[in-house]
Amino acid sequence: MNNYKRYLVTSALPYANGPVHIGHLAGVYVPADIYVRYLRLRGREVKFIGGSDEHGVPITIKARKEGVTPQDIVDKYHLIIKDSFERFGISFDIYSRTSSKIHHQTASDFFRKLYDDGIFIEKTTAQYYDEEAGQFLADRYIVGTCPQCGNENAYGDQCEKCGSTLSPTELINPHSAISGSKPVLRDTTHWYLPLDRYEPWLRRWILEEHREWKTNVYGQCKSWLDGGLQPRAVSRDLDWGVPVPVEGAERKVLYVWFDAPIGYLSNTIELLPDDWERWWKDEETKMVHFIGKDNIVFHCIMFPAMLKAHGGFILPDNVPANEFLNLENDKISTSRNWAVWLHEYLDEFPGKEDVLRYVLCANAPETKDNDFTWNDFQTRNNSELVAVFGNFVNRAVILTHKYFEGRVPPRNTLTPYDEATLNEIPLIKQSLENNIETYHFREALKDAMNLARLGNKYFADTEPWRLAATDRPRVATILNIALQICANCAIAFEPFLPFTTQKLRYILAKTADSWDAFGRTDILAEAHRLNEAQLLFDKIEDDEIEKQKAKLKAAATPPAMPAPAPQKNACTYDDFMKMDIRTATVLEAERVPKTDKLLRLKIDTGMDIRTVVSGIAEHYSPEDIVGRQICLLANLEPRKIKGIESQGMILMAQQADGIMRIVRPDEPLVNGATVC
RNA sequence: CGCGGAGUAGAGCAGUUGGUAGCUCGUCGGGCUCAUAACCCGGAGGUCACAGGUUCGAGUCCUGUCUCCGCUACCA
Repeated sequence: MNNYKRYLVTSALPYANGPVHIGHLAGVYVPADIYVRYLRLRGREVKFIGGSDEHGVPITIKARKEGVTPQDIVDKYHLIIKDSFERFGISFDIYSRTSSKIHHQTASDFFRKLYDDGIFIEKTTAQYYDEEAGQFLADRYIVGTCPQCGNENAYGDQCEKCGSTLSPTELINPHSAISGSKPVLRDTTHWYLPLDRYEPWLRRWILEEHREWKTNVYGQCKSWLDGGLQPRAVSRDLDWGVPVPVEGAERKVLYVWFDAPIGYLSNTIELLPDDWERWWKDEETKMVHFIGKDNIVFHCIMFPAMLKAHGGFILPDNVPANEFLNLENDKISTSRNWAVWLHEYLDEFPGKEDVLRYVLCANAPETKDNDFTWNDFQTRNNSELVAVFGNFVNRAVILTHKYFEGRVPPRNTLTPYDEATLNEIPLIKQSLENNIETYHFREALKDAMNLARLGNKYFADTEPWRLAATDRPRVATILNIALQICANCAIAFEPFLPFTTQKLRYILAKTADSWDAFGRTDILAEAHRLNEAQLLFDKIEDDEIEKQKAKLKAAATPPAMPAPAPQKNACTYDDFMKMDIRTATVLEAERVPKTDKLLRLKIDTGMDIRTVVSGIAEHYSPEDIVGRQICLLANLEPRKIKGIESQGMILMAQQADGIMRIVRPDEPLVNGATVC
């Protein structure tokens, strides 16, 4: 198929500030593991590299919140993650961590090489510094008032209300999201990777030489390249991470996105201290990065540019990024605890590793976001694994024990139908291979299932149980063929369901076959003795599923209420007295067409009846609000909103999470009473 | 706002270069009884998000619109 001699497969380094959940698995680890298990079975030389990503700002914040050190946080989660991967059968050749000595050394050397070669641009800029917390603030951790729309909760990089892109210095009244204090500007120096310099090369490499990449990956890269690349800072002011190996760069570390992908390299070095270069420098090595859609740009643009700048390294041949998996129709969220955690699943469903592997592969978000539901999990287990695969094997083995004392019966004359059935096997193999090599794991798994379906159909059509009394030789032939299909299943399913195929091999009383045996119809020798039948899968009952659903709901925490907006700058009594605030009553209300948030209200102010357009449709429906008394800022300059003149503004109270309620007098008053 | 991805039977998904819309599950009917009420066959069910356009012919190509997701805290 190609000239590659060996495969270096990496999977995204999970961020060590929480355990691994089904979204990570479906997006990255299950497909990567299927791929490497397949390659190993085919006898290819392959290394599967994983590890925890343990640096970055969020870990320091979590540590601060919990009153522990960042090291405590990453130690805790690294162990949980590593252990759960192992129990789940993710077959890493190494699972290390970016806080390791080797990684610090490797990342440091990598940076230093680029530094010494004069690749970086050095820039000094003024950035906000939180004196209370004693650290510089990432854009995202600065909150203030948006200069465009007046939203008081805009972030330093963007206002989520009006969508405008900001820089922290544009914010009015900025404050730190960490300590709440007012940050000060300080000069700081950073190193930038001039991505723009690699743009022509990246264009050719991706857009021309890798047209086969998945559409989501290719499209995203194209859009970045068409938009023009900018130099990107590769260092941060922080004291958690790999120190910048330059004199005078105290309290500066490598940016996590510079640091993390080098983890693939350091972990390879840790695994193969004397032999790693073959895997990273030889053109005959095929490197594949399994990731989720959120880090396409880092793996397709930034890391390749880093490798190119460094020189001497191979580049990824493919980056099969998956989309996201939702859970019960809602996006998976660590902070809201809306997730199925791997370590908990393993505890609660012992012996069912493969069921989860199956479901996550069969429903993997390969082309678009997909949904995991517990009902679907149950159905796939009961109607596919149990009913199709497990049942077929069970039928074949039980019949063999019943009619032939558990020995593989001889194969006699084949009918055309027998031949046709046997001829299907190599076709299935071919399709499965094509699908795996092109990263279509969902289809590949379907191919494997078709093998079991083929077996069930063969039984239904040949009905050996009817011939038992009359035609023993024919029954022998049928069962021989059925058992050969079972033996083929043991190979075909190996990359997907390794625990199950091990069990199946035990039942068939045989050792593992290589991929080459797949397709053969004489894997089990005549008179070979089988072990007792044993179910490959058990049904999952409704109450177990209900338990999980209830657990999810109970564990989900509502999003934490953000801190109230900080106090605004002082104003004078006169400022306040300029405002004419009155009680008034809503007479009519209707939605403004083609808007989401606007209501058009007719209001009795006691002085007149006027029209006000108010952005409260997400909180109040027209029926809710008609007849209610409200407070109105009456002397606000009239303004046209969506072509309607709005004469005043209704007073609302808004929580930090966005919920709004009407402000009104404790007891109803006449319309037109003044608020003072 | 911008850019990328996605929208196809009740559910979950395929549809390669335009050429009779498919698969799994569910559902309905039939068959079988070796098997974990499992298996096999058949039927019903789709305006391919919406509106235009190109073409002999459009799920597929073009234009516009809508919705969801990502790029953008947590995060694959």
